[in-house]
Formats: sequence, C-alpha cells, structure tokens
Amino acid sequence: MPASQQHDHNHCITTAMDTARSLCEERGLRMTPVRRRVLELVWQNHKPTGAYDLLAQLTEEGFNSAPPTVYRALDFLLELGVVHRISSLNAFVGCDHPGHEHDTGFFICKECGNATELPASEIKKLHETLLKKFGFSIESSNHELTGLCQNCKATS
Amino acid sequence: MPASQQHDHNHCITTAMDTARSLCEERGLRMTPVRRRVLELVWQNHKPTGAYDLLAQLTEEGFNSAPPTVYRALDFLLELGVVHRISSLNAFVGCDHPGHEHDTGFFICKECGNATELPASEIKKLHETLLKKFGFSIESSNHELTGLCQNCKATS
DNA sequence: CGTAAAATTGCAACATTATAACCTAAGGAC
DNA sequence: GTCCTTAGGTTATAATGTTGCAATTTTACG
Ligand SMILES: [Zn+2]
Ligand SMILES: [Zn+2]
Ligand SMILES: [Zn+2]
Ligand SMILES: [Zn+2]
Repeated sequence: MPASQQHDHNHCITTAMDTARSLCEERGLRMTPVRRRVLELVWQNHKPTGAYDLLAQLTEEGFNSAPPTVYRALDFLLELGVVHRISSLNAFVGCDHPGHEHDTGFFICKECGNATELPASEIKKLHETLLKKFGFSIESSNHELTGLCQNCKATS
Repeated sequence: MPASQQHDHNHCITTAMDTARSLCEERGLRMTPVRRRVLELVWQNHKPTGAYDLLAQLTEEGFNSAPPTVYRALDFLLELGVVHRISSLNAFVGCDHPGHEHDTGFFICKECGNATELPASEIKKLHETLLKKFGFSIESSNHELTGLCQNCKATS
C-alpha cells in the first residue's frame, strides 16, 4: 500500500505550501508561480522526482520552461529548506519538517519508492559519536538508506 | 597536510592491488589490464575521482579508451567490492577494507578533499536503532558527511 | 507617480555523467 | 582446433546539470 493511501495527502500539500509561503514572508523572499508550482509538483508526486520529470510536467501545463527554470526553482526551494535532493536518485523530495536547517537522511523503500525522512535526532547522535570517537567535525551530512518500508513488508 | 603525506601511500596501493587480485582468484574473475589500471588510478589519486578524470588518465597512457571502458571497469570493481561510489560527488574511491560486503559511509573533508570511510560498526549501530525505533528494514545504506578533517582543522 | 536598481525568467548553447547497441577480439573448456 | 563465454572497441545517444546573456518583472526610492 503506497503511503498516499494512508493519509490525507492534500493536507500534506496544503501544509507544505503554507509553510513555504510563510518562510518566504519571514525572509523577504518571493514565492513566484514557477517556484510554487514546482513545490506543489514535488509534493503531489510524493516521492522523489527528477528535475526533468518536473520539467515535463511544467511544460504540459503551459509553463514555458527549459532546464534552468526548473533547476533555479529547485535551488531556491532547497535554499529555503522546503525540499531536499537525494543524490543517489538524482531526485528531489519535499521536506517533512521545514523551517530550520537540518541534515538530511532518507529511508527509501525499494518497493513503493517512498522516501521517509529520518529523525534529525538520530543523525545528530551519529555526528556526536563520530566526533567523539574519530574527531570528525561534521558540517553537513546526507544519509540514504534503502530497504522495505513497514507497509511493503506487511503486504509482501 | 594531505593524507598522502601521512602514510606510505605506495603501501596502500600495493595492498589494495594484492587484495583485489586474490578476490578475483577466489571468485574466478579476471583482473584484466584496464581493470587493474583503473583500480591503481583510483588509489593513486587517493581521493574521490570522477569517471571522466580516470578516462583522461587512461587515454594519456595510451589505453584506447572511451566512456564505456571506464564505466565497465568501475562496475566490475564496485561489484568486486574494492571501490565505492560517492554519489554526492559523482566520484569513485578505493575501499579501505574490501573483501566483505558492507554499507558505505564517508567523511569528506571540504578542505583537502580526502574521503575517509566510516567504521562499519557505527553504521550498523545506526541501522539497529532505526529498525528498533521505526521499523525500517535496511538493506543497504550510504552516508556522506562533509566537514573538516583533523589535519585540516589543525592547520587552519 | 517616474525612474533606477535588483531579482526573476526566457532562451540558447553547452558541459558533465552515464548507458545502449553492436561488433570484434581474446581466453578458457572440451 | 572448435565452441562458448567474457571482455573490450566503437559509435552514438541518453540523462542530468550549468553558463551567459538578454528581456522582463518587481521593488525601492525620490
Ligand atoms: Zn527535511
Ligand atoms: Zn514501501
Ligand atoms: Zn569499503
Ligand atoms: Zn582535510
């Protein structure tokens, strides 16, 4: 069962859009139509989506778009902290808990493709251990785990 | 101070090549000239190296090479478990402790560019915690951390 | 208002990374 | 040797991401 059937997904999107808008207001940034639409698309897909997939969706809708349009919008949203990039997939996904800088970590289900963000607390703990034991001063980190999510485990 | 000045780097390379050779023998695989040379180059660079950089080095040396040559060699070496791919850098690096499958984790120094492999034990611990707390059955994982290594911290 | 500066977008070309398809050559089994 | 499998050569192309510049929109300010 895909995650999209387990929760009110429209609520996800609305919340994400609201948060993004207020973050922009706080910081004096502009949530333009392309940026808004890219963020909506990322959330609508609700799983990691490639830049060129987003581009295709935009083009279908009449946004007169070329690669830089999408990448610029994504850069903006990454900077704002409302999307993350999953480098092992060359894909982008909406952030669960935007509004504060945080390291990224994802559990990616190889069955349904959903990417769940790892709790920041676990990542922080790992950082502390590595600093204590090995002297690594970590500035940022990204963690990408794959396996079967609980739902897919149950139904397989 | 780059890591290459802290240790006998030729020893690194020799050891890595020996290990790779015996892994091939054990498994009835062939360590061909291109494969051998790619592995040597990865170790000689001693920091994450892109496929096209390797290709350029091969070409200089008269290997009559095109992208597939390098990617095939890299695929072989990845499969053999003697190199890893760092997806945030689109780059490849020699494995510290080959011979057994393991998840990958790297601490990448943003100053000197060296990538140090994280101890498998820490990664395993993280997996266990995530399984216990959140029910994630992790099949494989990759961790990429950036910051300042101890050497660069000391000299900056 | 009017205008200048800044930010955003459109657009074309390009750069980088990776793969597909097809054929030839080399190595090993019998 | 003959057959079969594996590896490499070659060409083309796919997928992902960037640069540079002109045109437009938005904002700031007198
Ligand atoms: Zn997040
Ligand atoms: Zn799943
Ligand atoms: Zn390793
Ligand atoms: Zn360093």
